[in-house]
Amino acid sequence: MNQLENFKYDPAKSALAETLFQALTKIAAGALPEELSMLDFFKALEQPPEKNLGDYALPCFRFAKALKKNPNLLAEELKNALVASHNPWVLRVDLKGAFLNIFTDQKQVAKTLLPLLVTGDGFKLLKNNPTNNKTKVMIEFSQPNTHKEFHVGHGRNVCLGDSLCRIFSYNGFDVMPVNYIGDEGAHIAKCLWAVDNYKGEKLDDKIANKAEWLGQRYVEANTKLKEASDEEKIKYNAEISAILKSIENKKGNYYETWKVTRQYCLDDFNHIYKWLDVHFTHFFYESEVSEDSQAIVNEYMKKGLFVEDQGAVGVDMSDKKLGFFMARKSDGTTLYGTKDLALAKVKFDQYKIDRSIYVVGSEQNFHFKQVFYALEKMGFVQAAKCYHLSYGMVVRPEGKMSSRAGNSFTFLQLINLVIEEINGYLEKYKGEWNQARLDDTAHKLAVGAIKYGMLQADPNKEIVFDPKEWVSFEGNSGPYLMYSYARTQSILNKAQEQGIEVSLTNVDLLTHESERELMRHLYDFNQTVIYACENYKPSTIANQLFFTCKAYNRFYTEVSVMKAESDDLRGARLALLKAFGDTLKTGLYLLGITPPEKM
RNA sequence: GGAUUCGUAGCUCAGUUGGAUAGAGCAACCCCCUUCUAAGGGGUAGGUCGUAGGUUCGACUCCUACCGAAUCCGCCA
Repeated sequence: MNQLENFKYDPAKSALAETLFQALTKIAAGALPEELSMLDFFKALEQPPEKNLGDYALPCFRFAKALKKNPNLLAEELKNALVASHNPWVLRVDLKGAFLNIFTDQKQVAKTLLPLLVTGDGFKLLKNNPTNNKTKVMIEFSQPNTHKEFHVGHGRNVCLGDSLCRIFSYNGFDVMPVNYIGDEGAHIAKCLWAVDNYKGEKLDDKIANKAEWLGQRYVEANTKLKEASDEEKIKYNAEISAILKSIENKKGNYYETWKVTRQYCLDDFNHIYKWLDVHFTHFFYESEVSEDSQAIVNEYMKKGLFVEDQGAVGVDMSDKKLGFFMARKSDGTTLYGTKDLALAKVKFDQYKIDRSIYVVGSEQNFHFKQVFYALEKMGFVQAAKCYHLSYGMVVRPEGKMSSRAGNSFTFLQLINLVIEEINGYLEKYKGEWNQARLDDTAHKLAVGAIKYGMLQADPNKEIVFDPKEWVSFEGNSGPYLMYSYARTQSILNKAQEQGIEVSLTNVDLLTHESERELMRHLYDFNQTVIYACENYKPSTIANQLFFTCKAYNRFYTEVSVMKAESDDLRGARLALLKAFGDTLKTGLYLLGITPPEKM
């Protein structure tokens, strides 16, 4: 989305920008540099560091420079012009050096903003963006490997990808959330190899969690390989290679075992997705694209792009300092990267997508540079529209998480831990609520706690995973936001019981400091979602919601809604309350969170 | 050797694309439930934004170098 389109979603800022631009045009008296436009003012208008300084601030330095004027003098001239303009948004303008501090008219803000939020129309503005409507965005995320444990790091990916889909959709994009299951490859061969060599229990119905059991076999295989002698290693690798070929060629005993064990893992994944309320419009499987990937290697070998090197086949990318991108191993099997090429071709040719987003961990930054460059060399213009949303790993306080170090944490373990903690809090509703409601509330709270924890951090930063902090629900946490929401519903319900209605007729009575503060946060909501979309950062929404909730909870303690000084004010406060509640609910939805009505 | 990311309060992190006196949450200390849910609110204390240069009217933000942490780099995914 370009800046010009954002313009219309911020009426106060664009009105100020327009007036200021006209004023500058007048002051310049024909000597206005061509590159200056209204948009520059729109971009330059910022929020002052302290709220008592004003609602918007304009540093005049760059405009002064463009006009070769003294910044302080220009600021004064702009101030006078703004005051004289009768712009309905302007209440007062202060001058501090070259800074123009603008106080907006609270009545104008309330009258513009609250009807949009209370009716819900404000949440549909971006959805109708005509440019974005025509853009087909495929977001690939989760990509779990079967036959491996699904740990908390995989959970972060799902939360991020799902939130991104919701954010893009809110911004009007035509979104396709897709998954790409790693159901083929060396790790599975290793797992099945370990199953065969496993001396303990057999894989049968007695095992409660088969996916987890398989994950453990995979870990065993790695240990056994690591500890093997050089001679054994050659033997083992040959066995594993044979298993991999059987799976890739889709015949033989291992292929049959693969089919069964694969399904156990898929069932496990779907269970998690369902719990998280995450949905995909399509599932791709590595096993589907292995044939295509072989064909691609053949095709581009003929074309001379892929070359043979030490028995393997790949692309030399030393011109971009990307080394050698291997597409086929010397044993004739393909690799992860090869399949990414084949899958990208399917996405471009069959799904006709305009943008392709890959949500994948930062350890694959190099890999995706290679893949995108390979696609470019293969002649796909869409390569320029591919984006790797890289995110940091989830690590333990003592360092990297690994099964071997005994500090790994599966996603299901985290879920159980959080649920247990929440059940403690919900004790107070035992007897009052039936079990179904208790479970439903616990579920919503647990999803919110986990997703918020995963999303409030900037994607490309590591998350230090400390279980203790994940069950602490005070301060900046998912439950804090959901609690804020429950507080709005409690009051709105009370109002409804008493037959008191939300009223938009007297919103200009909302002049209390805490009301003003809250409204300002609500006003910025859509801009934050635009920013989050443009920068692939759900974390900015999480942060914005947290600060909005802080403003709300302050409002909650400082003024009374139901016992407002007058009926008119009560109706207006109910409107603000509803506007906040709906904004929060919408924001939480964008993070993939559904808050309970009561908690 | 090459690629990428991170370094902000004791701990975990924000910082709206370069603006004014750097903000939260934990933890510590002190207040506030006869008042719409205390999973809440208010306050105190806590900082040379890794270091050193550079660009700029202005740098936590951009550039360079260095220090420290992490991840990846032809037969893993």
